[in-house]
Amino acid sequence: MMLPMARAATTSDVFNAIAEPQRREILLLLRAGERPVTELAQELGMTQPGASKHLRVLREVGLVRDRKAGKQRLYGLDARGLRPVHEWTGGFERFWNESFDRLDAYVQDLKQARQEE
Amino acid sequence: MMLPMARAATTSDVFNAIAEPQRREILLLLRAGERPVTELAQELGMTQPGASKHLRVLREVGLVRDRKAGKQRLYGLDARGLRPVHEWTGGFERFWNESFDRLDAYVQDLKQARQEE
DNA sequence: GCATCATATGCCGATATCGGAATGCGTCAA
DNA sequence: TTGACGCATTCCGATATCGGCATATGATGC
Repeated sequence: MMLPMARAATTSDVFNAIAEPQRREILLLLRAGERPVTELAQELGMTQPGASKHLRVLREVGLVRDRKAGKQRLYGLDARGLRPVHEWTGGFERFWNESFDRLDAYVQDLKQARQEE
Repeated sequence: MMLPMARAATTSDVFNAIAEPQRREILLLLRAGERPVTELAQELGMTQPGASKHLRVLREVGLVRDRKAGKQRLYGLDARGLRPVHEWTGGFERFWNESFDRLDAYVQDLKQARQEE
């Protein structure tokens, strides 16, 4: 028997990990340097467990690393995992430049179709 | 009363739309030019309804556009929506270059800490 | 030890997601 | 008109996801 499958686990894929807006916010903040969990939660207006859970996902895909500092745990950025995403989207760069005329023609078609309604 | 919210709808966000591996495959294929649904489904080894559903998501975030061609419906790439993703990840470029020494230092710390156990 | 602060984890409910299968709808050709 | 083709939509079941809340774990200091 074949059981149905759902979406791939977020923890296995960087694309999925950064699909969450709050996780993207965390990564942006961490560009300024390491931060403890509570500080992140406070600055982003989320609860401490919420921040911890997002950080766990980010850690599992390797986008952040953590370091014990006394009573606290400092999270820091490891942006290397973002490079494949950058390169993947970069593979489309010539398409979002090259195709302006084709797109313009398409937009004209839309306008015309709308007037004919 | 406050009802809980789940993940943001995939149709509202390009990041979410490209979180799906099969949707990324579709986009890659469309770089070679417009294709009808059945051809996409066949080349990617998925069912026709499966392809249609993924194409619908991609259309709703604006990454593909469709055009009627007789009995068929041709899907074409509109890569402009990928540009924000490229730029967002690009904002981390200096971190996946610059931080090699910091990462080295971090690895050294780990080794040292391990020896002190 | 005990209290306290910082963080992680577990459980829950609501919803989103994905694949499969069946079916609906539109278009073309005979 | 009827059939065949191409594609979209719908329903379904299993699972993933996210937020909130309570609670466990862990480290520090007294």
